[in-house]
Amino acid sequence: MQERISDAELAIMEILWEQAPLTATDVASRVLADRDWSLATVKTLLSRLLAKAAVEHRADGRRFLYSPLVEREDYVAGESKRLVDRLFGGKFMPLVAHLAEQEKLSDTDIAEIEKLLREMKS
Amino acid sequence: MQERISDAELAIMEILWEQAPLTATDVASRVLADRDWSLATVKTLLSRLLAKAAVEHRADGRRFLYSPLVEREDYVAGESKRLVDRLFGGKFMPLVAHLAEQEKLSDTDIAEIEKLLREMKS
DNA sequence: TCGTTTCGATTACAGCTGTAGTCGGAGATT
DNA sequence: AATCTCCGACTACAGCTGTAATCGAAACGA
Repeated sequence: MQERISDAELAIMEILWEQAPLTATDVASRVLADRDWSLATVKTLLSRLLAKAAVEHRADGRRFLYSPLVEREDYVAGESKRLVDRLFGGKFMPLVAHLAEQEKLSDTDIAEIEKLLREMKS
Repeated sequence: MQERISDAELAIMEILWEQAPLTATDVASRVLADRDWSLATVKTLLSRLLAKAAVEHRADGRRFLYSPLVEREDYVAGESKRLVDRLFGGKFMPLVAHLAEQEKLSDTDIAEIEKLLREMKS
């Protein structure tokens, strides 16, 4: 099974999912817009993601171009499943019920979900 | 903000949410039905949960009776929100859409959700 | 070619987590 | 009273995470 991506690493992945390939410096400059990290930190995170085979790099002269190996969709699916398994006995319904209760969904939201469900039925 | 409860600690919490108060030994014997841990491990986890103020204990002779301080509902709400924030930009809809796609919901499931939504609207 | 800059790789280090062993004191047993 | 037992507290230790500094080699500029 795929090793888990930590919170800090996720910030890096989000950059690469948005655009790739990028050099470490490119990634850093984008990340620094949000997070107050040093360049060294970004490089460490990239190395760890490499080690976890969540990204790959290809030499471009003396530097590397990084690209995601794990798809965002797959990651999201994995994490969502993890939550549902851990907290809702793997059942989807209770989660929906729970979330629905928490957020006061607007009528528009509800309508949207209903539409979605209707489409699924066909 | 409440400190996070780790995966292993969650196993302990689930026991206490189901029944409390319990002694450490009681908790251990129940946990050991599922997990192959030593008694020492269970005690460590209980101490950490105490330190995090997720459980409390009350003396009963020379031993302690443990009870949850954090409600399951609150924990679940926090973790769900965390996921939604991290992966879905805080929006509820995309999560539903995503999960709905993953699990092939049966028509009955869909009907149930629709019912739930209808109730919410009123 | 010699210093300077630039990168990736290596090392650092504290806090959290999973997993467990040991110690010291309070009760229980003989 | 001397021992034995049971329990919580403390200690241990490796792996992961957040955050970063430093080192060594390669490339570039003078």
